[in-house]
Amino acid sequence: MSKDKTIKRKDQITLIAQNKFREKGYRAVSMRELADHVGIEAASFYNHFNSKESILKEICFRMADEFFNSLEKVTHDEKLPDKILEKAIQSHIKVITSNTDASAVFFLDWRYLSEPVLSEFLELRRKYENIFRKIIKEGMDKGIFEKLDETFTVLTIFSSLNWVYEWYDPKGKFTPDQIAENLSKLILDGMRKQ
Amino acid sequence: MSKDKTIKRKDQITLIAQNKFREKGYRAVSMRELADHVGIEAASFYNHFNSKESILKEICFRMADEFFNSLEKVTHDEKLPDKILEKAIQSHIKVITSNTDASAVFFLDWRYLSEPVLSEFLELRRKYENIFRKIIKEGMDKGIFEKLDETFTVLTIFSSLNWVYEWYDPKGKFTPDQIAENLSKLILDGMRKQ
DNA sequence: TATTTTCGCTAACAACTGTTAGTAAACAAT
DNA sequence: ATTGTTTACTAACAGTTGTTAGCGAAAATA
Repeated sequence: MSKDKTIKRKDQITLIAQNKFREKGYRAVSMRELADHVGIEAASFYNHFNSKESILKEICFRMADEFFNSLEKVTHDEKLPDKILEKAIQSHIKVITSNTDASAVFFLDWRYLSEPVLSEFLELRRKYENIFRKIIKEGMDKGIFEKLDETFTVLTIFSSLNWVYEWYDPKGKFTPDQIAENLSKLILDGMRKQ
Repeated sequence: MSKDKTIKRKDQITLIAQNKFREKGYRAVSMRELADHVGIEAASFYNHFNSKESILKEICFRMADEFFNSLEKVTHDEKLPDKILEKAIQSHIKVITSNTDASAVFFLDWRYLSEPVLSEFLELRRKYENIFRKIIKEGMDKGIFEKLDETFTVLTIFSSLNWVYEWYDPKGKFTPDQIAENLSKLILDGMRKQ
């Protein structure tokens, strides 16, 4: 059994699906349209996926994995809350900018997941956000950040970060690191006690 | 001809459509489902709208109007760029928080508009963003804001502001004005020269 | 080489999609 | 009272949706 080839076709489908879902939105892309782009018939998908939704699930949970894995490597390196936050932002931006299509699906089309997968997804997202919340709380407790509402601050940070997939251009004037640096500056200077 | 009643039914449809589109996404709501909630048959919509898309169009362009009208009243009152920006943010947040359903449709479902309406919509959005861009540029030129990339700054501001519809709760601990105040503080302190 | 598994195809399904035609009741205007 | 208009209905359309069944060729395993 050539596991390689199976994985390759499955990955190819995921890649094309990401691209099409991003372009038109999950609900607006039919299996037949997807099939055309892959170069197979719609029915052949079911040798690789159980359903259309399971493609969406794959994309969303892969991204969740990427976010977690990338963040994990970072949070143990630094000690100071503002430095940790800076690194965490950098990690987050790196994941988004190296998967813009998947990011768009992750941020927009997760809502088309049905239960119980939907709850699973939201739980993951909550956990991830909580890591940031903890960093911020620590910064406030240690007097490095100004005492603002945590939830509010986390929401605002994520909204700035998560919008990057929309406008990031690999050929544009900002590298992912520069974007992270600018966002960190904008956000951290707004939070820091002065 | 009782124009009143016509307008009322049309408004009722728009209101329910906003709510359902927000809940499930435009493409996931069928005319029959919408009809059930209004209490009519799907075919009866066509006495009030030409198409499903024209309901979406109505919602999106109404919101655009609200944003423009609200902003216009503000920008002539103040003179200093940071004060103008503060007022503009307040105006923007006020529009979002008093139309959360419509905002969700405005920010998420506009992409399902088809040409030429889509281009019309994007042009409006561009115009609106440009007003903010001008304010920021003036602030930078006058040395009130730090010299950062304008486009980048505008994108970041809007991403924080436009996410508010997602989490704003009329019964929550923040009033729209408090949200605007906090966002202004976070953003402006990040931008201001120190 | 023989056998099993993988992966593609065609054909078809039942349900659902937005929308139109035709019609009748309710309503407003004359 | 008689128009004309608005608004709802039923029935149906043509097309699309995700998905399954059944089949054959190719590929991997033995």
